[in-house]
Amino acid sequence: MPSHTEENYLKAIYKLSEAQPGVEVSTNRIAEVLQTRPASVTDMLRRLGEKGLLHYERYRGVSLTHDGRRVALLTIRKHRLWEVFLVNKLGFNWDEVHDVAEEMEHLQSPLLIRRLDEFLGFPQLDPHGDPIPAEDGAIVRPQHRLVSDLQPGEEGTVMAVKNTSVPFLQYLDKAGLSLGAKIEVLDKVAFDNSLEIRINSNKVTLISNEISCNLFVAD
Amino acid sequence: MPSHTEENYLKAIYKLSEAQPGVEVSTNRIAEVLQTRPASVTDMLRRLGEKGLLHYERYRGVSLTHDGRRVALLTIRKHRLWEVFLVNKLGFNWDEVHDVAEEMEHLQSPLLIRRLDEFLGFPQLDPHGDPIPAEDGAIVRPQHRLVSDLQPGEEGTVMAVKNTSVPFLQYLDKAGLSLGAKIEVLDKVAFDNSLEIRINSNKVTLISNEISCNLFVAD
DNA sequence: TAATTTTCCTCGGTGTGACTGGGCACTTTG
DNA sequence: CAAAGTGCCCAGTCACACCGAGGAAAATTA
Repeated sequence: MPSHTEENYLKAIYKLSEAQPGVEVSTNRIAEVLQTRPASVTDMLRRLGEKGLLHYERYRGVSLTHDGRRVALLTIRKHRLWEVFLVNKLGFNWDEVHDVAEEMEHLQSPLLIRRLDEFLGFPQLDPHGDPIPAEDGAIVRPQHRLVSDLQPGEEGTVMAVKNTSVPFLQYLDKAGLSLGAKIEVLDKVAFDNSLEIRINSNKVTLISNEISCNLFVAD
Repeated sequence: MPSHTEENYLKAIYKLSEAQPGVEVSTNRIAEVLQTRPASVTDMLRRLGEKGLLHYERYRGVSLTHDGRRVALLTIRKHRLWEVFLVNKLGFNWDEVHDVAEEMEHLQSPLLIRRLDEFLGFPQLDPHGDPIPAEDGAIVRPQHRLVSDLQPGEEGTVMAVKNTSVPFLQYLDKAGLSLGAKIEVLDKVAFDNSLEIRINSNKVTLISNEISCNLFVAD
């Protein structure tokens, strides 16, 4: 049974390796996302390596073993199911759930998670549009594009967010850019890559590159 | 923010002091119910005393401060609300919930608990018939009697259980003695205090003193 | 009240989990 | 190949929880 911290490390490593497939996950990157020191990371990597949860060879970056990947995906599964619960059942907003789910994802009862999944109607996506891994770790990789990759004339429907920070989500709410919103790219400012978009065939707004790099759409 | 272990100690102390009001809670009793050694208890009592959660004077037993009582009651509140959730929403049996709730009671978000309470319809009792403390720590002391205190000729409705162990609850299920069952005491065996009872005006059974000491009824 | 028993405090110490600064080894890059 | 950057290792810290042993205090009994 992995500790909370171990689950967090494995989750972070999984997410980093997904973010840039092929590129090995570095100690410094892990330290950065987990807000800790490289020395602490080395320490934990050694332990996780000994437990057979990842392949750790010094100076060689790191990759999850089958078991490590399972733990990471199970943790993500728990996190996202609890997020669905918080939003759909308890009436939380999508910008309020992250921290609470961060705590709930460490509950260990498998039966609890199975029953929760059933209670929620076996949801496929969490409130931010991210796919929920199955019990066996299977996860569907969504076919999304970043809004920042759209060219003028293209359009799409908002399907997911890359960033789940409170300010970003609140901005989206205010701008009318929640999941399901339709976006048409009207123009792109070459200087800073900001985009002029029409939302839901209605309001026209300018969004920064910072925003469009964190928003996914599909056709 | 109290640690899991601190919450468990405070809860145990609260329950012990409720079980025998007036009698001071002893180090040995605490060690017993928490399955640990007196030396460990002394250690923790000192720490909890320093934090202002209980009055600790050596050799003098122990009593909770206002703050300590609040933490204990809040922990019990969380435990019981999650038990209701598990039974009413996720379809757990009343004998399956204790361990899971033991883990969930340590979740710290106050907002979560408030929303959960609302979602459950502000329940007053948990699945074992125990009252759920309010957010401010108010708790209604139920007007129950132990079945073991009934005399032949008396009757009552099963309202709560004192023991929540799996074997006990499963026995009750099998015997038809779930909450709400009607009990008439027909006879009492003087030798071992076992009782002959009629359940729901129907089946007649013999129950041991061990059982009747853990079952509450009301008129 | 004295003797005995019980309780439980104190002390010193253990183990685990997680984190860290500093020095040095290794890799990468120019 | 040298410099720069990265990451490892060591030794140590800190917090938390636990525990055995021995003796002090309190309770009980004689």
